[in-house]
Amino acid sequence: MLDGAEGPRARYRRQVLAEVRERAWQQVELAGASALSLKAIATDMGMTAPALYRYVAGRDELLTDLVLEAYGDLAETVEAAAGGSTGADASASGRGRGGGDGPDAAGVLRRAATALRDWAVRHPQRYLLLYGTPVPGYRAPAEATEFARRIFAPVLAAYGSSADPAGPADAGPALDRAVTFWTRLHGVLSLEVAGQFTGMAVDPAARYAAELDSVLPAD
Amino acid sequence: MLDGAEGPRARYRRQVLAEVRERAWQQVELAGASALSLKAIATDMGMTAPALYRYVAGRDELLTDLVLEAYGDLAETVEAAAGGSTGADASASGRGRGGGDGPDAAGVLRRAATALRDWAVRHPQRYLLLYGTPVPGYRAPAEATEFARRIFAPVLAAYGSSADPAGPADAGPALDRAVTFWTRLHGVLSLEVAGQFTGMAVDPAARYAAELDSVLPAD
DNA sequence: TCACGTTCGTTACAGCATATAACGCTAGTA
DNA sequence: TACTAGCGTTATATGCTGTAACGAACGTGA
Repeated sequence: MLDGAEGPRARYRRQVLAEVRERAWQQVELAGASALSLKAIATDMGMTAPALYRYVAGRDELLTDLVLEAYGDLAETVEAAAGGSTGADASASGRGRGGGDGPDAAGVLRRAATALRDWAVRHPQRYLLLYGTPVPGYRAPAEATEFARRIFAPVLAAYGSSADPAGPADAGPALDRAVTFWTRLHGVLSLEVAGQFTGMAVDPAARYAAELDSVLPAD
Repeated sequence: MLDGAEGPRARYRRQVLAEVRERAWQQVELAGASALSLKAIATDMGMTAPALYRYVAGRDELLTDLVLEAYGDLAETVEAAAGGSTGADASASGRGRGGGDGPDAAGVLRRAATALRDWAVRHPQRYLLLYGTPVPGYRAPAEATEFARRIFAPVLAAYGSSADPAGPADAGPALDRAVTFWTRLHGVLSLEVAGQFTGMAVDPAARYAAELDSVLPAD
């Protein structure tokens, strides 16, 4: 039991859990998070509903899992596009703090923005699950905020700020510029994936590109 | 029955309906749209659940009513702030089309933006009900899109476009500028009301004001 | 090879929600 | 005053979440 190889029991369990999550995503993408139904997933998989509770603690917990999975996916996507695992070691890198933008700040930002939009357009409900309407009382788990920080970190670094966006006052203009990067892109993207542009003679991709240009630092 | 004065029957009905909607709003603001429960409303009002079906066709229909009510409220708010019922008669006004901005375009936009944010901050879930995560399959009733058009119309007019945002190609740069006005403000506002700035040393009001300035036409 | 025990899926059931049907009361109305 | 439209009730069907208890199966270790 102590050897690294997993037995067939654990293997089977992982496969079932993966299928549960996959079908859960199908439901979310198809009809929104509120339509997520354990019973429907179970039926689709040829099981009865209570069987799923062997794999998932409950409906809300499954939804939280999906949120974390989405965060992780997006974080990896953005970090990969920005080039390497930026963010976690901003102070350890040569850049230091308060200084000018990195060698290729504009490139990093452009790649991150493109990756963000590609991801969001590919999975609209996934993007809305992270940045759309939250449940008022809901407290996101600590991992979620950590993921959110990781996603934002490359942007913050590219604008030459110290790593921590929670820092009280010294962040200053770099944080402001990074937040503006975020809000301008999110403004276009969220309205696009929410379908608010339908029937409006608006080209979302063009608007997104224009907003991106508006926040890129001069080379 | 044909006289204008409404009988006590109709009066009572209106009062009950108003209370239903008021309690529905309380639930939505408190726990989100997905938590809206006819049964809970009925119990709060001292009735049984089936009694509510005398007043509301069903849960989804009540939610649609709330959406329309929110649209109407926001439309009135923005129009009042922009000054008079702009939009409905843009071609009838002296401005015509394709021309320069109105006499006080910047003022109109500034007032509309301020009214928008005040309204959204006052009723976060109401704003998110209109511009947050939509249900994928849901087709908004025609009245909703009409309200959305009315809300957008003063902005479009201030940037000197012809009235119809659905017009295919001739809208051009005026529509682009109006959409940018919308996306930049919405970018800040939606992240703010969704609580994405919490713990982040970001001043939403300041960011909103800065974004507003960035899209105001030069005087 | 075999007995054991963990793991899994089942049925049964409690609770809560939406929604419909049918009944009876009450209060405007003619 | 008799009538009836409108309203709220109980009863019921349906579908979901979640728990409890049972039984089967399969990997594990002797």
